[in-house]
Amino acid sequence: MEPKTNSSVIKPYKESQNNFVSLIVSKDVKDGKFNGRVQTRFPPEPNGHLHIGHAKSICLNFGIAADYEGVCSLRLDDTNPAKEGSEFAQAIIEDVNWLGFDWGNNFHCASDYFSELYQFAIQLIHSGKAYVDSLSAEDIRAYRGTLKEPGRDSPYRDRSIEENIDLFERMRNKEFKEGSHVLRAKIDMSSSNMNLRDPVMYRILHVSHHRTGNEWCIYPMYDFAHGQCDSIEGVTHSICTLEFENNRPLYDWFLDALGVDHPRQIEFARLNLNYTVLSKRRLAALIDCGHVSGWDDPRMPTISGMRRRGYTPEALREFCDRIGVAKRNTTVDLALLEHILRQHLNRTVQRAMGVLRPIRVVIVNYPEDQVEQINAINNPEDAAMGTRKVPFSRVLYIERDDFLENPPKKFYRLAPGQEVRLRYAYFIRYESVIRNPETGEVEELRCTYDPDTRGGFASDGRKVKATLHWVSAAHSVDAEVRLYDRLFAINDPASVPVEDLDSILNPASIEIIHGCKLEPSLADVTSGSRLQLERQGYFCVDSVDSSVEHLVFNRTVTLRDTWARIQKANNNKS
RNA sequence: UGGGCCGUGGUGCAAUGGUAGCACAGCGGACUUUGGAUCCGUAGAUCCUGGUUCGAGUCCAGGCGGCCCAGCCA
Repeated sequence: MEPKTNSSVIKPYKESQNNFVSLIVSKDVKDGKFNGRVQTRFPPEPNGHLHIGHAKSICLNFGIAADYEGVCSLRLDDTNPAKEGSEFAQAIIEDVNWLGFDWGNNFHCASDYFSELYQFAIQLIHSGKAYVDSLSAEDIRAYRGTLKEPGRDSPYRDRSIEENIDLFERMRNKEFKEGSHVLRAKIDMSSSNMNLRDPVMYRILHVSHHRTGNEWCIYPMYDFAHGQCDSIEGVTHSICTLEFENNRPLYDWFLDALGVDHPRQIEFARLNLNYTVLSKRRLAALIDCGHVSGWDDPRMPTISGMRRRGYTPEALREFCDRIGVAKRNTTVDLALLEHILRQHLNRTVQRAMGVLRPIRVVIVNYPEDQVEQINAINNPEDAAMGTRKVPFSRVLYIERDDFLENPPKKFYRLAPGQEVRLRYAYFIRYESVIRNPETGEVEELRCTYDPDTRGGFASDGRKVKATLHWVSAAHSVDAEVRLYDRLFAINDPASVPVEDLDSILNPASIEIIHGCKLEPSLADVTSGSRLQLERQGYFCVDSVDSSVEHLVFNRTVTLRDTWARIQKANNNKS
């Protein structure tokens, strides 16, 4: 018999990608380019934390390499020591690893090649293709011209090779102040491509580098480093984002002038997500302004933030797979990410019961001292995950939202005259309510249970329309629960200036609830573990703030909530 | 008349000159001890104008629209 198709099955991350990049690589392999070899790399700058946009690039690069039995390396493009640091480098390594990718021995840094790069620069000076310019930064800008007008040659452009070598060596030997000289490529000041108007190759930076210390005071620009690093490592396909399209002719110029092999550069569109910002600058601003607690705040789209929020690497990889790769700038719907996350969590994670906003329920006809161990299923999607016992007694907690004295139409939960099921336990019926005499707030519900419905089935076959989660008061475990929602209130937060980010924040992006009541099996959960709180959503144990004495859970994502949609539709009607 | 790149349902990705398809979101229904999950159904797209062709989303031309480039950032 055919197995039933189940679209919730996440396919193992092995399946070949089918996108324009892969098609190009595939053709190159068939044509015998690069001797049929495929080598890619993921080249972040260690000046910030990786985010889901980087995950797209990581999955693409490692995925392509895997598809063609090639190599993908991790290379840190650390050419600007003023902004970079080893904490970032460390975080990058951890994040790529956590995503599930292995670069083996192929970990590199642009700084590993500083000597080679220096020699390349010398070579270009010797061949008359680079010169030391002593114009100020402002003058260089002025000489560069504009998008529509050509630039002018620097007065230093025709220095002799000897003089250039001398100056460049002295730059290297710490003889000059920052900004006094730069090394430039001698290309074409009237090029319609601004990158070709004698780009700066080296600048003086009296800054120590997190890997090379004080060995250097001149550092290559990214544009002079990236292509050569690829070349040195034997990268065949240099996959990068769209904004580098204009730089490709420059990279080719350097590599050709140097007479070395060069990879094929392929540009793809970076990821945009609605309700999300992904630019390093905006992410840093959120932290600096105190809108979030740090790079790993569970509301951040960083890998570390999503990890802390409870995302799984599998879901992130599947997402990167499903969004595809193309050249047009697009914005992916956050709903797709959440759908894929739920899909994975639904199949793999244990269920438990926990009451977030408790209200006491006393089952008046249940024996005072009786406690029953109720059998509960750990995951209805996977019988292999087994069952557990949950204690039931006379005094319980249920969710405050699950009772309404004057319910609207289609409200199936507990209300006067309505019978509901307590999951896996009994049918109960509302009898009366006890209010705080001063505030009028509902303090306790008095209910009766039907002993003939043990396990949640009525022997007479009668049905109920709702099943509620519950926790035995005497056996419950206290916890703090942090409810997260999207950080921004508007669809396209990247469209507002960084200074105004605070005006578009979602005020409900975090809600902290204390005094939540969880079933006792959750007393000894371990840091980072994930679960579903039935009818509430998926949660994980916070890796930073949770302890045995004080449990802290993060809501990763809600369950799909049909009831909320019905309510919303009703509100829109009225 | 700076240059480069890109335009397919609401969103993202396919269709590689031959029936415009998949997923998410939406809507409707079935089922249900999670208002979850699952299942079934449904609506909705080739930027415009010409050309080539038996046949164009795909090739060509011209428009229109969007993104990127004037860091000693990457």
